Amino acid sequence: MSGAERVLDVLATVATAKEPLSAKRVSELAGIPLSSAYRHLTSLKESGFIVDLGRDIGYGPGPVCMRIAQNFDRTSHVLALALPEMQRLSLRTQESVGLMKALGTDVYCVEMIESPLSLRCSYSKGRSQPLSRGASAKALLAFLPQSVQDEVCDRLLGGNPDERSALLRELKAIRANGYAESEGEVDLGVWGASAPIFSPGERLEGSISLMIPSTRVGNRRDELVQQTIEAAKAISLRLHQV
Amino acid sequence: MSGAERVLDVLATVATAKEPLSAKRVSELAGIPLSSAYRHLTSLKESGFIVDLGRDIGYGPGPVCMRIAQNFDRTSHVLALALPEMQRLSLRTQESVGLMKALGTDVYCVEMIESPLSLRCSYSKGRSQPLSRGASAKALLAFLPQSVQDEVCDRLLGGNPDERSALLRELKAIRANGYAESEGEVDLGVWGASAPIFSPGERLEGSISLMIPSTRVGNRRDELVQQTIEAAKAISLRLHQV
DNA sequence: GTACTATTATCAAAATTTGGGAAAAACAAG
DNA sequence: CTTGTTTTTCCCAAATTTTGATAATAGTAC
Repeated sequence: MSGAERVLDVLATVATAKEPLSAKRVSELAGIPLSSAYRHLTSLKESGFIVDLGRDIGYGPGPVCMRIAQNFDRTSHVLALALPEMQRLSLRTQESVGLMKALGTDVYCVEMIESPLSLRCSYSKGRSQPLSRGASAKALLAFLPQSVQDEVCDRLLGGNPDERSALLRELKAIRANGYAESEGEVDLGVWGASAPIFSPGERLEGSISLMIPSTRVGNRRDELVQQTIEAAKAISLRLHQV
Repeated sequence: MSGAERVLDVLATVATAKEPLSAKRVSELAGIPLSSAYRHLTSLKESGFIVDLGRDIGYGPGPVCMRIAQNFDRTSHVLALALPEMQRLSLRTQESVGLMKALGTDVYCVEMIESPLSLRCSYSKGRSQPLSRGASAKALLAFLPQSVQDEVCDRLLGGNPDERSALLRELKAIRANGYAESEGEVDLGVWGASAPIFSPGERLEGSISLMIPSTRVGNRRDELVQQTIEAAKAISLRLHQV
């Protein structure tokens, strides 16, 4: 629809590739003529987004990408503060704990401490899920601006009005309770609890999620929820103290 | 010279900002009209590079940026393997140890373990230096393709033929010895030793650098160099085992 | 409602991208 | 040094896009 931002395509291609890419390979992957590929690669090189690693090697992420990565670690500033609490929660519960972050209409798993006990789960470090299903998603969505909630309803629920109002009601409850809970919404037989993390200024930074096979929850439910909330609150507190 | 790739400017602006930026602020920072800023932001949003955090908040890094960051952590895959060895080296020597990476014509400090003892040094995590001066730079440059070496000579040495041949001779020695050593080239009164790290296929991944005030080197020199080389070799070995 | 800010739409001139193919440069091997 | 191969730059006119001032619209707070 919009004017083909092909430079961005090329950038994404090179900067997310597992290894340096030759100009020829870029032109194939991005589906553009070789001469155009060269032109774009030159642009990206000049603005520092990518780097020419030399003949027979190819192009790779450049200094600007490093700055972006480094900046993304504002998340990892949160991560640094979150890790000890995640460890503690995982130790107390003997279960898997994740640090989640909302990005657009997705939830991203920034970090994950895997329980020694088995768990078949769609989340792992770096993986993402739609923002509409599961405790982790809803714990975030509930505190996101209306506009995002609307977008999620439209894009992921297909705008179904019943589902929409049900979700909004649920989100309201989550705001009131301060946590979200789900069972089998993302993975069959997996129970989850998640609580939001806020930085100063009430900005939502992410959420802490506990993920457990439903069979292992039993009468620990209240305790697990409580401990998850405590962990999230402790992280928020640390964020406020810095 | 080239057609102004302003989308890239906008991307760099948003993706490296410490906090979400409003469209207005982007137009100011990038020095472009507001209407153009909106157009570019929309493009970037549609390709997933940035995300609209909602009214009154602004635009921030998006999913693609996260992928880029995550991918850059192929470096941090190296980092994960390097950290223990860095710790060990820092402990043995009681000095500061850095993990360096070459990017274009610069050396970047990916990670830095600071010695408890004082050291005034231009390197710290995330900072960069030109690829032409200092042990860290030369330990990398020596194993980089000719084209990069040429570029460094032209860009940073101004093409002076004497300096050029001196540098090339020095690089040859470094290749032969397997390490680089310098004194006062980057910071006055700071001595450094650096050895390259290779991944399978002899690809240069980075280097390990030891940085010490010259006054603290004394007769430890040989030992320090040896230990630095050992650390770098140990990391390369780990990389080959994975 | 009004006042205000944020965002999208419009549109014709101006600038830039596009891509196929030629030419040149870089490099390896004989 | 010469040849063969690959990589990279150059060229240029047609086609497409970008540009940005301004106007219209949407959303919010009072």
